[in-house]
Amino acid sequence: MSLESERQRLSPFFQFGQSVDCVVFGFDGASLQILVIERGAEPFFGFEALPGDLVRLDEDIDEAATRILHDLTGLDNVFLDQLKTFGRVDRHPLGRVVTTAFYSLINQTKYNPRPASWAVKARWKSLSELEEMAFDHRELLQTALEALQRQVRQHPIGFELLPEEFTLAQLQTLYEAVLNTQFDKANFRKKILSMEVLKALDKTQQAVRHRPARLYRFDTQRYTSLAKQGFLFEL
Amino acid sequence: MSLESERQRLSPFFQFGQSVDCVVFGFDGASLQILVIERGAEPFFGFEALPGDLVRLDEDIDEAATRILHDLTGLDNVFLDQLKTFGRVDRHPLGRVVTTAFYSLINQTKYNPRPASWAVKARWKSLSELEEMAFDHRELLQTALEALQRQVRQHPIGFELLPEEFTLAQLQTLYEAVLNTQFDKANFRKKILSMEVLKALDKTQQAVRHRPARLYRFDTQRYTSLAKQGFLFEL
DNA sequence: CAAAATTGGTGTTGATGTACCCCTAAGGGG
DNA sequence: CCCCTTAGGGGTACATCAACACCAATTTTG
Repeated sequence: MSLESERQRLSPFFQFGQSVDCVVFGFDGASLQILVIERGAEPFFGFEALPGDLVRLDEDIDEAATRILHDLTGLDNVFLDQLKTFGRVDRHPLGRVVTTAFYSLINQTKYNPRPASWAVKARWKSLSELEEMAFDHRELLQTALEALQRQVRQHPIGFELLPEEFTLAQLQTLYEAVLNTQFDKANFRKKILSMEVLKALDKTQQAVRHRPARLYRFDTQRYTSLAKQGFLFEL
Repeated sequence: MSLESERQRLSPFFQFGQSVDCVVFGFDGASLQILVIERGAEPFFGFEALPGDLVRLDEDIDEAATRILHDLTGLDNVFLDQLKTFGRVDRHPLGRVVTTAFYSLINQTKYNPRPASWAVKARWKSLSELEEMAFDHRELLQTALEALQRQVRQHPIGFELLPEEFTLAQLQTLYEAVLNTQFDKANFRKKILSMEVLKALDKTQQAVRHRPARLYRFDTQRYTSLAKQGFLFEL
């Protein structure tokens, strides 16, 4: 069996469409939010959907995810991780489209939603505000949330959602919002500080109506060097 | 824009092939093994590869994974979980094929490899024995191993690899092989027994030249009822 | 200017988990 | 019968973690 005859034999199988959908999480200081667009094309015209697009034949899937996220937000170098692939036969009305979901964490203070050509508008919504969504995007979202909750406990990705300089209270509030639980203030501080991955700054909050808190910054270098020695970020 | 015009516009994108590859783990009592086949078709004729196949246009991806695993092993109802999707442009010589990797844990004592039409033969190999593999299968394998190590600590999936009745020492050896570490015997026993998910049997090992150990069985019912109450299996 | 309100930040203690040591039980081989 | 091997488990010292009480600093209020 030659390569060419195999190509012939298998050609009827090459009729899949491949898309990428991004679940983009943000944090407004109090609750977790998701970036949604309103679809400007059929199918599901006018419905809310996750930002996504078809993958071109000449681009890697990971590249496509980066491109789509860039087209939507204008941001580069953001946290972006593959989540899961959804491949039910009937999940797309236009044909057999398999989608790979990615999730992303971005710093809301740096970002202003910019609608792209295929979207009427992009906006932040908190989980509770979300209603019906296009395709199986509701399911993607649920899966993404569970993945985020798992990941945020074992990798220092929560910092992606905060401004570069933040207080320990803000960090705790973020974790509480993502995981939907409460932490003891004293223990949370002790734990996070004992990891020695935060750099304490000689600055405090401004314009707050109470004692200003010290600001910290995540020390990426320190973390990567610790990680190489087998250190595990946890909780 | 009507549905039909959208279908026209997007049709050039529908030229992807979609495949599924399975990383099947087994345990021979001492070390972790992987099921590999020797390819009987181009490309990569004669190379070792993970069992996999193209997905048909009329089947879900999950269904395809179950089908392919069944065709290979003859087993149904085995643990099977989606891992990750690999979509580099040049990963397949015959065209643009995106593959979704699954991983599976099976009880080696129940299973005898059976070659299927597209495979010359299927056999178990330990990690260290593996040499060059077809496509990007080496990368899939590495990803699967990392996923297994993560999963086995937080979900009671290790039992899938053991006979139904096993001793605590066998269980410990399994965990040590998967995680590539050592556990303290006394503490391991205390921990696993304190979870109360093992049913102690009134049986012991046979034909061993030392004091025979008691046999245990994983209590699925008990675990699911505990899990509903928020119990987390850990380590 | 003092008291109240609010949030930042710390110390203490009891429970839980882990490393390590050692003793006894039960089988087979010489 | 003694010796070897592995099963099974008790007990202690020490590290880690979670609950809770408490003090400190800064702004607002009267």
